[in-house]
Amino acid sequence: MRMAGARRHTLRDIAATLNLSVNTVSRALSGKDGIGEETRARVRAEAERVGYVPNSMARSLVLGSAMTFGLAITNPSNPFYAQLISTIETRARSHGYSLLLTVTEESEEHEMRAAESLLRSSVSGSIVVPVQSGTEAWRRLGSVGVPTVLINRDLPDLGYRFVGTDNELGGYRATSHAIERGARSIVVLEEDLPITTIDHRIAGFRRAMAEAGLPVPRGSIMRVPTRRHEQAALPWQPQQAYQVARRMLRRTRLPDAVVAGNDYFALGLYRALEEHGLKVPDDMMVIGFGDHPFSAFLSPPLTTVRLPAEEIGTIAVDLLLEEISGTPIARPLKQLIAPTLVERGSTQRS
Amino acid sequence: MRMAGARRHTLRDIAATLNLSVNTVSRALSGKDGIGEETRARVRAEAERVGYVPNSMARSLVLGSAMTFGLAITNPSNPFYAQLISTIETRARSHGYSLLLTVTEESEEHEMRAAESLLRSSVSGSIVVPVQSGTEAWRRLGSVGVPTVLINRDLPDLGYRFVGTDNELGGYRATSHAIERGARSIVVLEEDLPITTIDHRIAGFRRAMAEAGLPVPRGSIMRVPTRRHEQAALPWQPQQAYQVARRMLRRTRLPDAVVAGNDYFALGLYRALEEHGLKVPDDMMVIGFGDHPFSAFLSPPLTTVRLPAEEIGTIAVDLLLEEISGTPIARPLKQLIAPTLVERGSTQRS
DNA sequence: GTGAAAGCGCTAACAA
DNA sequence: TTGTTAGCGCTTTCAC
Repeated sequence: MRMAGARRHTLRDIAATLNLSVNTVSRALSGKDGIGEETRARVRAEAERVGYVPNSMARSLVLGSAMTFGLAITNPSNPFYAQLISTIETRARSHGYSLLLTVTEESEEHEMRAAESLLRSSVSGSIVVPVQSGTEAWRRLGSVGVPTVLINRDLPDLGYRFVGTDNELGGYRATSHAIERGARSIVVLEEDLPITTIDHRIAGFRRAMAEAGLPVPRGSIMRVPTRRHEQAALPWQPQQAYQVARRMLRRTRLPDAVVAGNDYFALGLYRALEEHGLKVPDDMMVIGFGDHPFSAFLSPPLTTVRLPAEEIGTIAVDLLLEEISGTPIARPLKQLIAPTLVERGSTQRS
Repeated sequence: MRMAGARRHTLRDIAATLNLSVNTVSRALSGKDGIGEETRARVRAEAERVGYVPNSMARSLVLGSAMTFGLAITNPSNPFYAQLISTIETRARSHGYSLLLTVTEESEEHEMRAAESLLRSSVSGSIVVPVQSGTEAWRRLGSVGVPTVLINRDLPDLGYRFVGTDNELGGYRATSHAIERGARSIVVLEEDLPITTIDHRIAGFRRAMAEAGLPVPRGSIMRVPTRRHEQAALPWQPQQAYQVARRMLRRTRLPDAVVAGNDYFALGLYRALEEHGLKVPDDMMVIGFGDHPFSAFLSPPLTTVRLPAEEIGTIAVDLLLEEISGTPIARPLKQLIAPTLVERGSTQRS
């Protein structure tokens, strides 16, 4: 590699060989008018010939914006975020924007650095999954005029635009579904992390139980110790959920259904149940969250709440685009997308 | 949002308020010597006070390099690539480099645009998973002196550095393992895509069979129709593999073992076998590829070939760093990392 | 329709 | 130790 640096051609090079001014070449290539058709053709031909590629740095410097969106994600190995990355990159690119990705690993320290990095890079806008409740990192971005939309987890204090899943509704639907299928006693298995998504799901669970007149005794909410900080490059691990589930199975009265915070937890639960000789769904129903690609193929197939990753990513990019173009935005400041329940075998009693 | 643009402070602002030259401020902040300790302190304090953030665009423009690595990935939703992204971003950042992510969606057209985008952005180096065998897109990058390392799939014609999995060895180990466990007749289930990784795995399979003196009759290699082009934002789907597996199960003589090209295919196979009333591993052994996070928790747990994502990502970044710093690189041009077989229940006959 | 000049914010010579 | 000058490659006035 390092091919003896065949230096990149610049506008000046083209101008020189064509005996034109840099300015003319610039305007010819950028499609502006006020230029002779013939000149334009000559410039284009020469640019093509030497393989001219504009220098974004220079362009950004003078324009003040880099035609780049920043994306701050906690963990790309979480399938939900992976799909978000994919959607956002594709949509951003289709509008001419590149994507600068920063991984925050659920650490507020990384988050600070990420925000600073995006600031340095003069991103035209940024899409952020905040780590937790800390607002400091992202406040700066907004205060220097970088349009910023939060996704998945809101930071209400900032007053930024937000697009996320209606987790309360998700929790409600999952729980109601279990109740409809005959569950009276339900346990929730959630990661032990102080973030709004989880709180909302639990709130939805409580609402469904209350509406059905069912009690929510102590121990109904079980927490799976988080390992995100140690294993930020990995998705959730079923292992911890498995262990928590085993603890649950030592109880004298077992629940009829378990609503898991994500499909990996459901997977850990499946094993614990199997080892315990319990059948899903006849002995216990299981509902997951996320509709991960494996879930439809588990045995039994997992009923789960599908999260609107694509929709969230698309809206986030569109919001940025609208804000940048100055279009008045009709959408609400906070936008919650309803997740859909995917009914499968794990709640289908025969 | 768009907080009435509190303009970012520049070196000049600081210089003005402190009655210094821009240059002095620059050197004070960048830690160069030849500057009075007191001056430096004053500059730092002022920078801190106004929340100075350097402008990367300007810096890159004069330096000629953006302290950014480009990463071209086919599909972030593939767990292997997701982990690669995570590893690469983290390691790059720890050395001060940002990550510009481009998603190529297994499309050569996207790939061309991605390459051009990285070129425009003056990335300091790039890490690329090539889509297929087309070399054109990435040749440019090298020819203008951007260090480029290919990962996962090589393009031998380019002569670039390459770090990937030793898929031949992976295929060999998976197959040998099945043979050791008593399999005589083995089928391989691979995606129908003309890429080297797949070819190599199949080659390893053949070698293992040959060494054991086992025949490889027609129909031993079954192809799962690819859907990557339609569903580039999704990981592999078990569905297609399931259908191919069902076709296989209509044969009069069934294989003793199936080696799947990835764990999702194995999952599709699990269902087909279950529906057919066949038990894993007693009726048929199954081996996957990738060691996806769900695989250890399937029933039975899936024996699979673990891919060295972290190692590949780390090495790729290190190669770039070494190349940029001009360090002579001791490593071979092409580096294959051995994958490890993770033995689990799906090949453990009782 | 085209060119000359200025400047985006920064760093790297070279002077003072 | 500090300031001056020049320039990275591009776009945007404003003359011609």
